[in-house]
Amino acid sequence: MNLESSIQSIVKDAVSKLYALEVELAQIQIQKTRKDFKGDLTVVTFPFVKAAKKSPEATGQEIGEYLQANNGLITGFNVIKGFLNLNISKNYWLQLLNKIRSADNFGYNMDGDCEIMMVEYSSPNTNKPLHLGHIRNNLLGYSIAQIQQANGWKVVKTNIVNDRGIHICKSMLAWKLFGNGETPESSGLKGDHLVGKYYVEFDKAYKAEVKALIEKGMTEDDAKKSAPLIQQAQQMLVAWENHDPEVYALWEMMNGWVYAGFDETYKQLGVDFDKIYYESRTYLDGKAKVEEGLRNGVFYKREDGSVWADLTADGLDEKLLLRADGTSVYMTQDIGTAALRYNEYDIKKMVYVVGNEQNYHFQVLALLLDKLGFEWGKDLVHFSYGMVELPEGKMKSREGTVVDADDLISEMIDTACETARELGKLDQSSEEEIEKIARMVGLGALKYFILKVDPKKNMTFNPKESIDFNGNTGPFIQYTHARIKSVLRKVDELNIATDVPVTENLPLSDKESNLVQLLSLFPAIVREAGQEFSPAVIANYIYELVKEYNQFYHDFSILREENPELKYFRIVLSAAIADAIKKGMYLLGIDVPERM
RNA sequence: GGCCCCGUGGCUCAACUGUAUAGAGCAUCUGACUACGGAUCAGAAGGUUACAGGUUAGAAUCCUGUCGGGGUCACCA
Repeated sequence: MNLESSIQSIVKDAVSKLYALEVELAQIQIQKTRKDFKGDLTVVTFPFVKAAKKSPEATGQEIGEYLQANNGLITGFNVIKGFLNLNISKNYWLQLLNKIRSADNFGYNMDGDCEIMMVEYSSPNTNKPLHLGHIRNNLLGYSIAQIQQANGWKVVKTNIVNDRGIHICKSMLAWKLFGNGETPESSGLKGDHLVGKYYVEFDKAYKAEVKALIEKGMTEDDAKKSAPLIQQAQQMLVAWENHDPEVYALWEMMNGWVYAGFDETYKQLGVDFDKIYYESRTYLDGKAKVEEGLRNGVFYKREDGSVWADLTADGLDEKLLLRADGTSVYMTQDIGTAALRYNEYDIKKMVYVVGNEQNYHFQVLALLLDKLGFEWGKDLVHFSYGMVELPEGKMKSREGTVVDADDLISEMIDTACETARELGKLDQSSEEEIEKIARMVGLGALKYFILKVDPKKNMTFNPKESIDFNGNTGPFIQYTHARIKSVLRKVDELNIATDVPVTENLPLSDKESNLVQLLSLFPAIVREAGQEFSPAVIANYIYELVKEYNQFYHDFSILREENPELKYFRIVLSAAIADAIKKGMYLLGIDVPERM
């Protein structure tokens, strides 16, 4: 039983004996005492004042006296308004630190039954390079996989690549028409950027055609449909579906360039996948599954031959699943991919990391999968995250306001490198080491910046101001870790044994016991982050821990402390905190350096 | 228009399973290295939590309405 629940039950006894009031344990609020008040834990006494028929202060006083008499760990208390602040014995915190140290993998809750959770994230189209929006997706997806793993799930990270469709044909067509055989090798351009370039070329040429047609008197709608380029692209899609050898070869070659480009970006970003699905191979399964649903009467066919799902009974609309010509739509493909995954893995929980503009889509998908008999369909998690906006609004590829992923990553690393040199931090390090650290710090800044924000919310990203390295940032946390490691290296040189428990009856300051208390919350935070699907919960916790530690570090000496046992306690505390920082950042997909 | 989400100091974010003086960081101003790492620490200034009602002992948080912003309502993915 932990301290909080034992206090809860004593409070229950107290109000029962003192005021003949029976309350549920869960209703008794115990919280960490707020910063500006004296104490470790706080009991909220307002719910009891009515029964007590006394002022909140008097009630708090009475309950406080009862608690102190009945729990040896409570060494004192004070009452402010209706808040009963309890002081907990310093020895309790010392013992707790020993427990934390000896805990097996402290912070991670690996006692689950290890069932499979599949996390789908990234899911790019193969017609243009990744941008800032994908970065948020990738970081969230990777981090949530790490977090769920730390909560006892066996996580399978997966990616569904949108490698077919009209958008790919546009790039292909433009390359064929204007490319002059340009390749990544011949131009030195990264594959995905090269293909993206032709996607833009297509758009330009297409718009020019449309404009010309409108000037000849055509309506805009007609012009858009009858422009030669779009018609050619559509023909190309049909040819692709019929496996026309020439088109297929072109498609394979250009997709190959894009994959190589994406792999590079993923590697830079430090994310990976256990299993990659390609839409070009799953869309046919979707059709099969829909036809099965049609036979079972789950879906129905209209006169023109198109297949629909009627969700009006569930408060939604009717949804198209197969076009009249038998070709599939987005939803069909998601059903197909689901079917394939369901056959390949014993999935207990399916998580889709997809932007919140698709909330409706996933609401529908959950219903459809359920109707089709997928056990996890109804409970699928749409990990819906907000958009990344620029100060001037949404990113728009047409207006060239898209922040490219590769550019951003390398800028971050460059900035980290410059900053390190300016500060003269790494004068003794080799070039290779500097590069390695700059990468960690630059990426750490980017990742933390994005992950510290509640994923559900839209966020603003200002590329000009770039990302700070001071304050509530990744580097701030990394710095603290490096600093502790530096102290620990000295400890090592001094040959201080660090494998024995800390002793009791030390004159701990409130700052120190508070740090132990904060540290002890780590496992609960990891659990909460898993339940809430929120890396931000971990990011904010680590920040708080680090901030507290830095204050301690500033105000107290570690190695110069004269009392050897207290000195040892501080070493152990620092090491435990460095460990928690590292583990927490690991869950965010952020590396922490030994020095920086 | 229907449905969904959001509105917190100049800026970026916390707190949103109700509870103390609404917390941080950036930017601004002022301090702290003969110290274990100054990418740090301390302090100042800056908010009637969009607005108006309601529920409550207690509301940024819950309810209703208004205003403002975003998303979605495709035989695009």
